[in-house]
Amino acid sequence: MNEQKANQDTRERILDVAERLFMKHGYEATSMRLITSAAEVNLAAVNYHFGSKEALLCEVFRRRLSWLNAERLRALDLLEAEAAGAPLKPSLILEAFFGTLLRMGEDPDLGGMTFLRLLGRTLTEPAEFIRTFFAGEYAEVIERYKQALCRALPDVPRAEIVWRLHFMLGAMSYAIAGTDVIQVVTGCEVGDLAGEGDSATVDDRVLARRLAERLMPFLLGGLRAPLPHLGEVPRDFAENPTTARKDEMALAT
Amino acid sequence: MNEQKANQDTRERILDVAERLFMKHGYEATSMRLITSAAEVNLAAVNYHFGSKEALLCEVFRRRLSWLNAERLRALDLLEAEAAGAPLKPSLILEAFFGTLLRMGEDPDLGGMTFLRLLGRTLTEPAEFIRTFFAGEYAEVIERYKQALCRALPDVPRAEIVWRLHFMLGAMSYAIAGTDVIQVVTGCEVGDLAGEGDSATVDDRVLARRLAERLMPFLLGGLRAPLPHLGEVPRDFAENPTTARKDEMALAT
DNA sequence: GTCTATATTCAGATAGAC
DNA sequence: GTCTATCTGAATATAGAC
Repeated sequence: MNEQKANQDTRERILDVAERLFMKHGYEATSMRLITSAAEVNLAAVNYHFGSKEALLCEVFRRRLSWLNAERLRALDLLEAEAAGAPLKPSLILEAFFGTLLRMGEDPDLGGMTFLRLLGRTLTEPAEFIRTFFAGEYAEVIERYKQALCRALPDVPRAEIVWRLHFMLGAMSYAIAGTDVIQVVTGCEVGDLAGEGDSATVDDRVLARRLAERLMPFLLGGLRAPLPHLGEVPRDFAENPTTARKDEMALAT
Repeated sequence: MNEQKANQDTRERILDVAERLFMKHGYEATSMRLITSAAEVNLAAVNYHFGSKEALLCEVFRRRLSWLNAERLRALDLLEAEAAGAPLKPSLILEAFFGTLLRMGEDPDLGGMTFLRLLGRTLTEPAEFIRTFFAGEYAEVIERYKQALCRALPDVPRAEIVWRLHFMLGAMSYAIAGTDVIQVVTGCEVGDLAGEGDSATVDDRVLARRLAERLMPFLLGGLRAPLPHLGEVPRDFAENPTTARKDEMALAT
């Protein structure tokens, strides 16, 4: 093992360990000492290789997201080439965007469910540097997919597309983020959700596939739901906030 | 102002400030010093009134969630009484569960959007004490609503109901959590999303209503989407792990 | 109940030997 | 590149005066 190789090993080992610990404890609650001791490297190694804790987190994501978003663009390019100018089916767009992500969960070399859970949890972190970082990483791919969805659903206003893309990202992120522990809200373990008898035996790859099977129809159903009826905000709203308007919730059943 | 009153003021002021700062920076990144100085109380006041930082966070939530979940149970009781034994329409169940929450966003006395954003962000926090706390606070209401949804959708397996409830919670949490800053992923401000010309003028109450109008149709569309076709996990998927059970989801729409 | 002062621990980062 | 030792600051929590 030459020095170059040992260096690479150290860097990668830090990234792997940081990915897992940031997922498990969250960014703020994960100390450099915890990371370096778990990775069996010196405390100073993180600052040497990455410069700071913030930069380490960004590198953990960059390693995975550059692949993911390139793959998403490639998938969309392929669909559009096949369609030869026609609008794409929404289901194919969602498959390209969300399916590509969910398949990462099946491949440990791409981070597996550990990375997916980390991503789901970190997307809602309030820290400025994290939001800035994600904005840059996602800008191109989101813009391309928004355009594709607008073309696929010409009767749906662009603002509505953006809202629904947002809802879909949330459904996915939250579902992924909660797949490693007993669910705080639903009170079910993932083993129960996956229909397996023994939750301890649920493999991440099986889980990723089950999640994808369940999630994709849900997202498509939400994306294609009837448009909301948007009421004006009542003029007397401020004086009487609880007044319900008759059109407020005209939901199709 | 007697001592009792001043005491109450201090307690409430700490809770209000903590709610806002936990929302803005996250639990770990919000120090006691930041809270106490913003609330203009002494550093020791939090420990005197609440015992610890963890207990403070729990109290911030208990104050709101006890009202919310009682109201959710009341709304469901009312619907079931009106239905006189018949299954409820899914749209009414969602309105009772999510609508009740979203109306909190319109009422500053109930925490307004600040509390909703805090809730959305905190639901994905990995800290053990937070998950344990939420599990206790939500257990009863979730169980009741799961039962109501199972009765309302008798052809949908219970496991599928649980997954979809989970997806709906995620869509809502994530959408709410992201309503105060430029969206990292969609690249849109809430002003754009709300359809207002000037994002600075978007009032929280208007935003809460807009969000509800957009979210409810999406959730209902997802909930009522065709059931997924669940493939067997290929036999050679791994050596062995967890073979799919054929009775798990044998269901047509 | 409130305040000052402090105990105790731990954080991220770095200097400099090897 | 790696390691030891340490700097500097900040965190939660508490003791004890008032």
